[in-house]
Amino acid sequence: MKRIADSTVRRLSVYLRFLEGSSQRGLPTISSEELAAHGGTTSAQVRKDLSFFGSFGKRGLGYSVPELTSSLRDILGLGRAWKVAIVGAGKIGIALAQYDGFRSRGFHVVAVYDSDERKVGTRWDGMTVRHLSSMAADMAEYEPEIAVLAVPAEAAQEVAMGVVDAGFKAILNFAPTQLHVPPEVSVRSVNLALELEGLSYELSNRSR
Amino acid sequence: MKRIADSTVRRLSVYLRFLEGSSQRGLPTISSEELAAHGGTTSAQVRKDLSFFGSFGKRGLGYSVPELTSSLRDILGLGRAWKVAIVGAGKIGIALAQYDGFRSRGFHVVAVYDSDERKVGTRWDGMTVRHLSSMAADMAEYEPEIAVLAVPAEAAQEVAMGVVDAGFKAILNFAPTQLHVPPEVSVRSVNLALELEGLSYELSNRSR
DNA sequence: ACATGTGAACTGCTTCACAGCG
DNA sequence: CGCTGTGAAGCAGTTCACATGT
Repeated sequence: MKRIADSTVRRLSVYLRFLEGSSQRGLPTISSEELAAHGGTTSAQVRKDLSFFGSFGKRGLGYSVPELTSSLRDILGLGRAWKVAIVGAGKIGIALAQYDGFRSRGFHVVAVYDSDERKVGTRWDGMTVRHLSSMAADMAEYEPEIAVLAVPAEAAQEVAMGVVDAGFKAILNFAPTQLHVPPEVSVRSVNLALELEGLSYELSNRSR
Repeated sequence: MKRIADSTVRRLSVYLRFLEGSSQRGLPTISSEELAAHGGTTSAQVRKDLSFFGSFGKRGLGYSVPELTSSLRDILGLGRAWKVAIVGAGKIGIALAQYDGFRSRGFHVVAVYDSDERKVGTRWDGMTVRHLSSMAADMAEYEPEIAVLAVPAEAAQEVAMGVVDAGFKAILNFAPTQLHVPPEVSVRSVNLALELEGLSYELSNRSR
């Protein structure tokens, strides 16, 4: 299969989210134009994005909402639930462990880890924080696939290597560091300070 | 000034973060090659990124760490502190309000808002949650510049409009929705579910 | 008549490669 | 001689425009 641009995959997620909302409103079909208006893009872009994966629409009509919803879920690999382990039981880690937006979209938090003995054993949302050293042994039991890293920047690279060694093939990194991992491991980073700095740049250069 | 690509601004943030770390290790200069290795890019990219803003290096030598650090801070508008208001005192909002990574990089949380009366008045980290309706009146007192939206998806667009009306010119949006705001308002979005779906897509298509 | 699907044109970011300067 | 700074080339993602199917 041809390599799909990151930007395309992101937009597919946006389309899907909107479709899941509009199907509740009972509309039978939707045009690329409508999808574009809500996703902040153009109709040509919508059609091109979808065309990488097949022909989902009917000419003159648009796309069947239930069919396209289902196709997008398939494309994005959301036809199944994914098991997530949170690594780092600090403020951000705990907030993520309790965040409903994960579970409701099929991402189930199955374990929370920390290396701080004082945090190990504390309970959050029915889950007990476990020590990082038990992660490798836990893999067989929980079979998590995605590791969410919410650890300090200084520890992030080392923790990432441990997570890769344990067998995770995907990492969502919240530490403000560039992670270096083997190519077979997928990484997405959410860097809050970096986003704020982007806004700072734009505010400072409003004049253009 | 010429329009600078988003990707360039992001990389500048990454370079800056690394420089702030390496200056503590006392290295006097750094080459584009070293900067690239840590930032996950190429030396040509580093030089091109910097060239949009001037000539900061010395041929044959590299870049002076303190000088480049200072220049990058200037470019990104970090020569001053920014005042941030958190809107939404749910789990994510509270975690963000307490997050040290903001303050330590010059982003000061000066107020937390919510529309839920039960949350109004509660205290976190020395700050009292205020009712959303008092935001416009508070602007004169606090003069916040950046609004961080941590509200449910259904409320996000409406809250965003209120924030724009109050006079904010920059929004960091954590709600999983595409916000529609006037062009003079800068928006960055952090969509956690979308990032996880990106990983889901990659895990499902590892074969390529 | 209408909206999709798609090759072709275009735009803009990235990479190359080398002249220029310390 | 080494490393920057930068036009030029290359490439990837977006937009255009129209043939095609309903």
